[in-house]
Amino acid sequence: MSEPISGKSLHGHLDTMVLAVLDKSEAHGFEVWKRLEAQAKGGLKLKEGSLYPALYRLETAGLLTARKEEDDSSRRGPRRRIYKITRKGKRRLDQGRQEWQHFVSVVECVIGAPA
Amino acid sequence: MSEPISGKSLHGHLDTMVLAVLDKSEAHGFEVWKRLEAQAKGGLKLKEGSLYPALYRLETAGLLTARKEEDDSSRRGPRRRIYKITRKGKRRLDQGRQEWQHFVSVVECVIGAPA
DNA sequence: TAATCTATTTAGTCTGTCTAAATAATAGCT
DNA sequence: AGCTATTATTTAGACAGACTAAATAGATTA
Repeated sequence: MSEPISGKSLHGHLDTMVLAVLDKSEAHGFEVWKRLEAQAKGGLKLKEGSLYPALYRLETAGLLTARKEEDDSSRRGPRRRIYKITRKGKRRLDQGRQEWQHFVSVVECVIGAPA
Repeated sequence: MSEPISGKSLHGHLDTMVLAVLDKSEAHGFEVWKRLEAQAKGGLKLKEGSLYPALYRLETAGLLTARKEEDDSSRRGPRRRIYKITRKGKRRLDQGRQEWQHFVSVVECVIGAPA
């Protein structure tokens, strides 16, 4: 098996991935992280130091909104921030998916497409 | 049409692309650049400030060797540096191709594979 | 001689991911 | 009460790689 994806190769595609998981339903940061790990079937190793800045970046860009979760005394830890994709975020997701496909086709022109 | 690829999305994949074009035959930097542009069919906009540092990086990593071109007074400009892929570079290219495919499959797990 | 073409080099910036640790708040145990 | 484990977020600082932009080089052509 290959190494999990991380680092430089993710550059610029993480935002689209985050938007994609939040497009299914709203979620707090830690759950976004778990969804990413789960959907990538162990192929992804993402650090908090990458995810939370990405969420912040998307929020300030108006692609996500965030609200504090209402108090739930059946769970531990600090109040979670629930992120929800905006209409602008959905448009950006579409665009990101197109860019992704374009990116893949261009790189494969050069390095040689898989069989 | 999509925008040409540049910037962050290239991160970490440029090295593999450069190795791929040099795997066909040796070439000087400017020709590497032209081959990349040609093979990407206009889908790539690469700057000298990205290519030459990449060549330097690959050379110091032992993936390429470089030699000064012999004098050819039928052309203008300074002596060109001819780059040639090494055995180590070829191995790295294979590895880069595998990493690329893994990367693509992981990202598509998350953002939704194309049809 | 100036302009143009081919080619390379390099100084400095920016962005995004990383490492690493601190902080928050509660549950469950002794 | 105090300790530890769990869940979750935040943040400081390092680092890599692509960027902008311009300087430099040498030969040809006008």
